[in-house]
Amino acid sequence: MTSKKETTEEKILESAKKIFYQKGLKGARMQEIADDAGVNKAMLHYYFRSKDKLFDKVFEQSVQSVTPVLMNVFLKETELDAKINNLVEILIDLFLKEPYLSNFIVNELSQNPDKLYRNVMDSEGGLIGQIIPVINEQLQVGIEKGIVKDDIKPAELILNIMSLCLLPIMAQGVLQQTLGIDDDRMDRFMEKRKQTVTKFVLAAIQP
Amino acid sequence: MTSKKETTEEKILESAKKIFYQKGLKGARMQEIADDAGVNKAMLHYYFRSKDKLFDKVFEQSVQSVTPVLMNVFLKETELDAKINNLVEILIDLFLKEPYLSNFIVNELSQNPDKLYRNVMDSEGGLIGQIIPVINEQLQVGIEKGIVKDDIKPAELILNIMSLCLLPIMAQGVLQQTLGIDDDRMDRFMEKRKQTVTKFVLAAIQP
DNA sequence: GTCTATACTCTGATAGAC
DNA sequence: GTCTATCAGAGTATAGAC
Repeated sequence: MTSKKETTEEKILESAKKIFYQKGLKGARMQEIADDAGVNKAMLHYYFRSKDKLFDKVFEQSVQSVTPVLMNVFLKETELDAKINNLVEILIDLFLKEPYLSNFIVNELSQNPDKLYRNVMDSEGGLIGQIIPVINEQLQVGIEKGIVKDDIKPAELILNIMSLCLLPIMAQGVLQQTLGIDDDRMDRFMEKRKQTVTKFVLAAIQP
Repeated sequence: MTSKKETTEEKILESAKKIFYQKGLKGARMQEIADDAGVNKAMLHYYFRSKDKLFDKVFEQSVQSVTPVLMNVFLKETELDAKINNLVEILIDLFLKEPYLSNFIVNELSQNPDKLYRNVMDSEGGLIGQIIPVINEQLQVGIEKGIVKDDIKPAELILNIMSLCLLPIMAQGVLQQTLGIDDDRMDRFMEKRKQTVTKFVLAAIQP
């Protein structure tokens, strides 16, 4: 019901997202995006003016689609271990559903640091600024209860969790080749990984 | 003594490496590489025929510079905890010294899986093929001694260590912006991270 | 081996009819 | 809003003199 009612603008944006994710700003071709969207190349310029502007739009949308979901996990009132499990599952699901998104964010942001500022930091005091205190408090409680090591830093914990979840997705291609497994087994591997990563992290922070 | 005796070919290769690392295959410009090397643009084609061939050469060298160092760590006869510490230090040093190398490997390999095969897997039975059994054996010994959990899989352990070491380097730009720290503090952060990651991993695999 | 000049291709962008 | 045709610029590649 929804698929046919898409406007041209939406179709372009969707295809642009797809192509930019795969090939980056420089690698993507306007013609390819147009073909994928089934519209004329001139339409891209009609709606978005230039390649750069189209790219910016895609980028902005990507960041905005991820931020609230993550924010939600962090700010939800759950115990630390449930929260970690939750975060791991969301991260893997979120970025696995949109392959290249993590690559895209990491790569394009490295080259245009200013874009990060506009999109991530600006949202009411910053994503990180809001999250760190919350995690900090939970860790503190955990330490007092004696279920968390006393030298665990919240920023590092989050960084470690993100690393464990995202790098395997970013390097999925390499990984599959290296281990010699197909898409199906990869999916199952990632599904299982939600548990192994959670266990790994929980074991690591236990005193 | 070494810097002036460089041949033109070497200078080009060095500059190409630098520019390709930063901008990728599509983003890099032959003119920029030539300028950086201080030679004429035509020289690039004289020595390497085409942009693609030059890129291939850079890529091949990169992989070959990393492989033996890692192999060495894995195959050296040390205890498991020392080996993990060793691996973490080498990974961080190696990839921190050459920013963009990890990005470069992960990105370009995702798009050209065939290149991986030629460069990484081919080296006498494959990097991974040789490493897994060695780690497996060490884990087995650790399990029997009761100092390692019995559900730790070697491939996952390596993947986790690599994730913890590489993602922060790949996302260094984003990370610095997000945490609001300068290059100096970042260096110290990474230096400290060698210990925290080692501790994190060792704690995670402990029963 | 190195340089200059140039050919050729690709692609982002626009003008203008409908 | 959409399409065709076309331009302008950038960038890779090569020919040919030295």
